[in-house]
This record gives sequence, structure tokens and C-alpha cells, in this order.
Amino acid sequence: MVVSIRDVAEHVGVSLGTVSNVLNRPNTVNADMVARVLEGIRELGYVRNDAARQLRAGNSRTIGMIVQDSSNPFFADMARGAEDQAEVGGRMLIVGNSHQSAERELRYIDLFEEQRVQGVFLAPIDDLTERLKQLRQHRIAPVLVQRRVSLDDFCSVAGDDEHGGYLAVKHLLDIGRRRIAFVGGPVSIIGIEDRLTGARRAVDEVADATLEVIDTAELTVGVGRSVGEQILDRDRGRRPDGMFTANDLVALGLIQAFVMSHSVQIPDEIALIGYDDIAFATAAVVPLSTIRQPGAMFGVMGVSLIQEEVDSPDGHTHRQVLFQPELVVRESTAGFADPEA
Amino acid sequence: MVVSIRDVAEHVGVSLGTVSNVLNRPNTVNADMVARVLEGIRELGYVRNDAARQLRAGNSRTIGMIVQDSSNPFFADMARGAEDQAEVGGRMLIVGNSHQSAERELRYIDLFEEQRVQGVFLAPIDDLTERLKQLRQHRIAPVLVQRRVSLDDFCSVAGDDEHGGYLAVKHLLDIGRRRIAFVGGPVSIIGIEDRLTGARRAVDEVADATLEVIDTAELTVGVGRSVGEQILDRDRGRRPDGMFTANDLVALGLIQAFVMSHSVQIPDEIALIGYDDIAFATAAVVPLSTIRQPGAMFGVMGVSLIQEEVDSPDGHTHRQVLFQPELVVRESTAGFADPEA
DNA sequence: ATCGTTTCATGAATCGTTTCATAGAACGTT
DNA sequence: AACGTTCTATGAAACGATTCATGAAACGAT
Repeated sequence: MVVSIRDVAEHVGVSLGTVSNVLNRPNTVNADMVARVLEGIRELGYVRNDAARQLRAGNSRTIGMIVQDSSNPFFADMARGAEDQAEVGGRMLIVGNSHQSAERELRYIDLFEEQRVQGVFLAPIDDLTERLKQLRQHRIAPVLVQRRVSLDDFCSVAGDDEHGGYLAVKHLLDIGRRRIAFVGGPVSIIGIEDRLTGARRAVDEVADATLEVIDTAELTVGVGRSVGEQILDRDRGRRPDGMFTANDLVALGLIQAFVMSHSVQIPDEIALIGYDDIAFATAAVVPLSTIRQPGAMFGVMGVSLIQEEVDSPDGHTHRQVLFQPELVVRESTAGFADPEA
Repeated sequence: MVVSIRDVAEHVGVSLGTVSNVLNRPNTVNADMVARVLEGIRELGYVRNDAARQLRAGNSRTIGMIVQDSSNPFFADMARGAEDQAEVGGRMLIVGNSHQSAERELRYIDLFEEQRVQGVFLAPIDDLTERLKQLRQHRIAPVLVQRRVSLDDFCSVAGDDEHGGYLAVKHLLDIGRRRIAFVGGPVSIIGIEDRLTGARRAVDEVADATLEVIDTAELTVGVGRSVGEQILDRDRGRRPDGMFTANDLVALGLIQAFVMSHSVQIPDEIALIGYDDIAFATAAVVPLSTIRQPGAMFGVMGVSLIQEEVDSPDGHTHRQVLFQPELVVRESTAGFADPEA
């Protein structure tokens, strides 16, 4: 019923080794023999059994990726970039979604290890240094999305979050805001802490500026909305006049809350800036200023680094690729002096 | 170097079959034997080789999914639902992105077939009936996202697009619009044609209503924006007063174009309604009316159907699950009489 | 005719697991 | 003590591919 390489061999009247050679090294086989075998393969509808191939060859052709939140367009962009790059190298990408659960993250790592993927690309929630080193014993190359790791052990891809945070708040200060609020958390999410650090540095440069930190459990539109309502409950004087959110989703939530209330003008009373520059930032009620990160490039580069390590396991030295973020000014902070002007 | 089940057996001093039993049928093994073996597994850092497991067992524990556009939040929702449901059954989901290329779609099908996935969940671009039937020879269950298929051959999941299209345009007519435009295409995308059919039916019910069809090559924000600009180029009298787009992304693009022009009031001059109810529809400049589809449920149900077929291959009869769409009214069509009032 | 090369097909061995028929041990019953 | 049951451990066989040492065939040169 199920056609194996042996069936093809018998059908064509050659040895099974020859069929394998046609599949894997056609140039070592006589041209018309190749043709005959391929014909046989077609006739019998043979499809290679990848499990057997992998068992014997010892390696798979897949790369595993773990994202923390697939409904965040930024991660979706990253995954797309990763997938495109994987395809270039003739590999497949398997994507797992951890939903920011450290447990699910570990489960996926186990799964990927059983599958003997060539590499794992992930933004770790917990500290996984030891676990990831174990992966190496199965010749699996881990690549991280993260800035500060024990640099020597892994390749990594990251945005300069500290600088991004600085840029964002510097911009708020430049347009005259002084009561700054940072909305974000938890610290486990990559780079959040750095963005806050950068924000703090910018605030410290201006004498009368203050920074309030509003901690959140996750970074979603819903969270943004509820933080927004919480702000609306305050007396006007006690509200921030400039808010920097750890990602665009939260900012979009804030915008919704403020606009629906009809009681806060953006950016007049509160200026807003997000992070990532997802596609929907432009389409918001009030188009959102933000710090742009090249999401797809993160993915492309992450997978490239895996491919580098896999293709030359010996002469490989780990690299840390850092992308520079970029300020994008839209209406949620505009109608004022250009920051550079 | 690499630890196999045999190494574990030797290390613990039992037979290799016993180790396998501990892994696969622990209840048939004496309790303290189980403990000793597990201890050995831990000590040696053994990780099961899934390729070997699969080769011998004959089946994989993965399900393949092919999405047409992973950056569309609707598909992202679907993928998330599919993944969650796969995990419930202890399976993994592999997601491939066809970017609406029939060729890439076929490549992924080949790949999935080589991997002997348990099922494939996809919204076919081309007619794949024959190819999908071939998959059955490898006991791979195909499940489609699509309404009209040769019903007997496959399970499928779909939204009632005809009804959805009807609801959308009926709503536009109810608020007094008569010059309706439908924006969407190509027909290859699931359900587009049906949405148009439904739209047409609604228009036909009203004597003085007209329907203009604006065909597009894809369904993205960018396309929406350029259609919007094209509308703006027309004399005011020749513009539609109600527009129905084949998905929310296009509608968001239209909104951007209209709002940026400062020359068209939504919904006063042109009322807009989209399709899918992606999360960002609420957060748009003008919150978008739309036809809601339960994206995650599509994914959950699709994978469930695969599991049904896999778990009882004999007594299986194919099912077609149809989800009813729902009208969601927001500001892009509101400020008028409630459709039901 | 002989020899050396080159080209190319062969098939046994192997990868690491699961399965299953077999048999030994332990226990209760007569 | 003999027998039947139940429980549990054993290890050879099989899954389907790839690899590689081997040798046959074809060819050209001497």
C-alpha cells in the first residue's frame, strides 16, 4: 500500500541504492537511468519518508521558533521574516506559541529537541541558559532575541531597547511634556526593562521632568484600555501629559480609552508614543507615534544566524546583532514643534 | 555522545524493551523499575529521537497548516486557535505561509506529506481536490477552510460568506445608502465570491440601489489606501455612498485614505463596513463596522475535525461546519438609525 | 591482449525506536 | 507438589531511508 524506495527499485528493475542516489546525488547516476527511476517514482506515487531519512542522516531540515504572543503583529512580522529566510535555505520553520507561559516554552523546547530541529529561535521568558546549552549536545543551535545574555554562548538578535526608550521619552520632553508615564511590564518580556532604563535616562536629563511607572501584567490592547480608564479616573492635574508605552498595542488601547471618553485630547492633553511600529499604528484613531523596529529583519537575521552555525559548526563564533530603533512621529505627539526643529 | 534508549538500558541494567515500555506504557512495568529507568534517563540526559519513533510507529504527532497571509490578524487568530486545539490532543502544529502563491502552497503540501503529518488544514488557493485525495494514501487527513467543495470528500470549516455579504450590504441599505461599492478580490481567496453574491442579493432587494464592484489583486491595507485615493479622484457625485470591503484590512486602508484627505466624512458621505472583525477594527481612526467571524474557532474546529478523522478513520463521515457571521455596528456606519430600529 | 582508469550500479549495514511472541517468576488453588 | 494465572522483563525483528566498500563494465592507451 505505502510505497517505499524498495518498491520503486523493484518496479524499475534497479537496486535500491540507485534510487536513493537518483534522489540525493543525481549527478553520479547515468542520465537515462535517472529518467527511468524518476518515471518509476511518478508511476508509483512514491513520497520520501522524512522520518527514515532523518533517522539515518541524523539531522532534520527544520528550525523551531517560539514566539510569546502570535497575535501581536510585531511577532507575526518576525515569524514571517524567519519563515522566508528558512525557506531560502531549504528548511522549514515550525512555530510554537508560548503565550508567555514559561511552562509552554519549555514544552516546546522539549518537543523541538525530540524532533532534532537544526536550531531554535526564541525570546526566552525564563533564564534558559542551561537548558539551551543542553540543546547543543544534540547539535541544535539556539539563537536568542535578547540583548543581554552571557554573550559568548549564543548568537542573538536584538533591538537597542535602551536607546529606543531614550528616543521615545526624549521626544516627549522635546515637545514640552514633563509629567511622563511609562506603561509596561512584566519585566520578563524581552527588552521591557531596557526601554524603561532608556526612558529614565531621558527624564534625568531634564530638571523638572518626572517619571511615573505603571506596571502591567501583559502588553495587550485590553491592558492599554484599562490603564487608560484608570488614568481617566484621576483628577486632571494628576494625569501625565506624556505617555510612553512598552509596545504599540498598549498605546492603541490607551487611545481607545481616551477617545471614547471624549474627555481627553490627544496629543494636546496627553501625548502618546508606542513601540514597534506595527502596521496598525498608522491606522489608529489618532495615528500613533512610535519607535520603529524592523520586525521581519529580526526574523531573517535570527534564522540566518542559525544557518551560519549549522553550516559551519566548527569555525563558528557567536554574533550579537543589534538593530537600531528609529523615531516615527505621527499625530499622537504632533501638532507641535518638530523634535529636531 | 548521543544517548539512545539502548544506552539507558545498559546503564540501568535492564533490557531495551523495558525502557521503551517505561516511556510508552508505564503501567505495564513494575513501579520501582519505572523509577529506576526514569532516574537513568535523567542521569544520562536521554531525549527520545522522534524520527525513529515515527519511522517505527508509522505516524507523526504533527498537523500541518497552510495560511495565505500570516500578517492578516484574522489568519493569525485562526492559527492560534488551531495551535491551541492541537496542543489539547498532544500534537504539534506546523504552520506554512503560502503568501497566496499556489506554488508555495504545493511545496508545503509536499513537505507535509514527506513529514507524514496527521492532517493538513488549509484554505486552498487552487483546486487541490486531486492532490488532497492523494494525501489520503498516506493516511493524512485534509481539512479545508472553504464552503463549496465536493462535499463528500473532505471535512471543512467555513463562515457563511453569502449571508455575511448580505448582512453587510443590507445594513448599508438600511441606513439609507444606495450607491454601494464592493471592494475585493481576487476570487481565489476563500469566500470572496460568496460575499459578493450576498451583497448583490441585498442590493437586488432595493429598487433604486446600485452595486459597483471594484476588483483588487489582494486584500491589504495598502490596497485599501490606493482604492481610497482612486475614489477621491472622482467627482463627488460619482462616488459611492456606502462601501463594503472583503476584509477589514482593506476597509482600514480606505479609512486612512479618506481621513488623510480631510475631504470625505465617514460615515456621512461614505459609510464603510468591513469583514472579519479583527482586533484593530475597534481601534481605527473611525471605529469600523464589520461582519464578525470567530477566527480562533475556525482554527479550533478545523483541527478538531482532523483529530476526529485520525482517531476513528473507519467510522468517519465528513462534516461541513458552517459558522454564522454577525453584524457589528460601529461608527463607520453609525450616527444613523440603528439597523434594527 | 593487457592493463589502468573512470564511471556507475549494487546491496548489506546502519540509524533508534516500537512491537510482540516468549518465557521466567510469583502466587493462589487444589 | 502440581497446575493455572497473572504479572512483568526480554530481545529479535521491523520501519524506510542513506552510506559506502565492492566490483562490473566500458574505454583508451600501450
